[in-house]
Amino acid sequence: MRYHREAVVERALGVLDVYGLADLTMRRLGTELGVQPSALYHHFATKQLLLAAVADEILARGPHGPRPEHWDDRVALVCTELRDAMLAYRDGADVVATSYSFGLGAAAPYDDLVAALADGGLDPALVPTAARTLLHFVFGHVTDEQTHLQASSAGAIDDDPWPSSDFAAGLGIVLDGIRLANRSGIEKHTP
Amino acid sequence: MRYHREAVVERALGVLDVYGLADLTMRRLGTELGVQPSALYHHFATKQLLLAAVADEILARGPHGPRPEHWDDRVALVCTELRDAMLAYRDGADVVATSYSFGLGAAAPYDDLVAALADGGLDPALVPTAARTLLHFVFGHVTDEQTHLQASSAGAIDDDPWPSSDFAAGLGIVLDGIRLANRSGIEKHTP
DNA sequence: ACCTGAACACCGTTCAAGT
DNA sequence: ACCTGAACACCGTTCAAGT
Repeated sequence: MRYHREAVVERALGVLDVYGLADLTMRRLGTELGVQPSALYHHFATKQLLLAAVADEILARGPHGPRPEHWDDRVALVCTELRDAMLAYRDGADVVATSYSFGLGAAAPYDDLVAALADGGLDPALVPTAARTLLHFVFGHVTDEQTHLQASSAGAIDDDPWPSSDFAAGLGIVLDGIRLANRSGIEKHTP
Repeated sequence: MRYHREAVVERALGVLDVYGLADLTMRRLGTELGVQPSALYHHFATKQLLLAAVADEILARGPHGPRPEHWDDRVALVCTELRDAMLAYRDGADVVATSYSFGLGAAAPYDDLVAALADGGLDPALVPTAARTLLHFVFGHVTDEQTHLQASSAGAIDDDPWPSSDFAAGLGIVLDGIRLANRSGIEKHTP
């Protein structure tokens, strides 16, 4: 059988969702495709680059609603859609956050946040910091959330999951902080 | 040679700092101690529990200054000391954040933050959310920071590191959001 | 262009047996 | 209590060779 990159990524997503990141190995993926593991290196130079493509696909398959008018609503939507996209696949947050940190993929949410924040009139020097702060919160929260979800579904003695409003509350805190920085900035420019 | 848990953790910290998390294997650690890999399982049931002990030791060796009086200064100090502790060892953030997410170790910073926030009079229902939001920010930021640091020191084509003020700015945003939630809460209770 | 076959240099974990 | 020796069931990656 002959495959293209897309077909390999598609299968990788299936393996990820059913068996988890720890069992998404080049050897298992090869077996799943009926191909030697070495054949995968024709499509991806390293496993990390495969995972970056998987991360990008997870984001592409996530929800993409119409962007609200106000910058803070837009920021909230980008963060919520990012969370939903990652929650849709087992270990999705782990895959996306790692790819982002290594600079190999998952760059779209950062760009979206920067655009929204810049439109909001935030001090340009603060825009990258605010975008990263939001991203770090979302990645940290969903990784944690997904770990707890699996731990409790695996029957571990772990406690009950957080209320679904917890993400919204945390995001609200960060957004309030950014709105405050925004107001100070505007006041400085228009005293 | 005979060892105790502490001696194994001590050596693991050395291997971590010199070779990184990817090369901190049970086999390499065994070799480093002049012992069969299987001998390590007398001290730790799994590698993850070893890493949890390593995470706890990284935190124990971090700075522990006197706690400021005001709750927001105290929160800021806990977060800054957590960052410094993790930055002191290669891949420190990765080790600590993972142990925390798995619930196997690194629980002290969360407890410290909860205590500081409760003393600040924050709505009790918001305290756990605020503590996790802070923790997610710190873990996300330092993991990212440490990855970039290594990528650029490894001679990758990666851009220059962020200004050291970036952490403080992001922490300031989150703290402002919490202060705002605090004020609304107090106003609700004392109208 | 895409894949095979075989190899290299590794993993975490278990378990009977030793001292 | 702490460790050995040997095994089990795996890894990512390379590379000459095939079609």
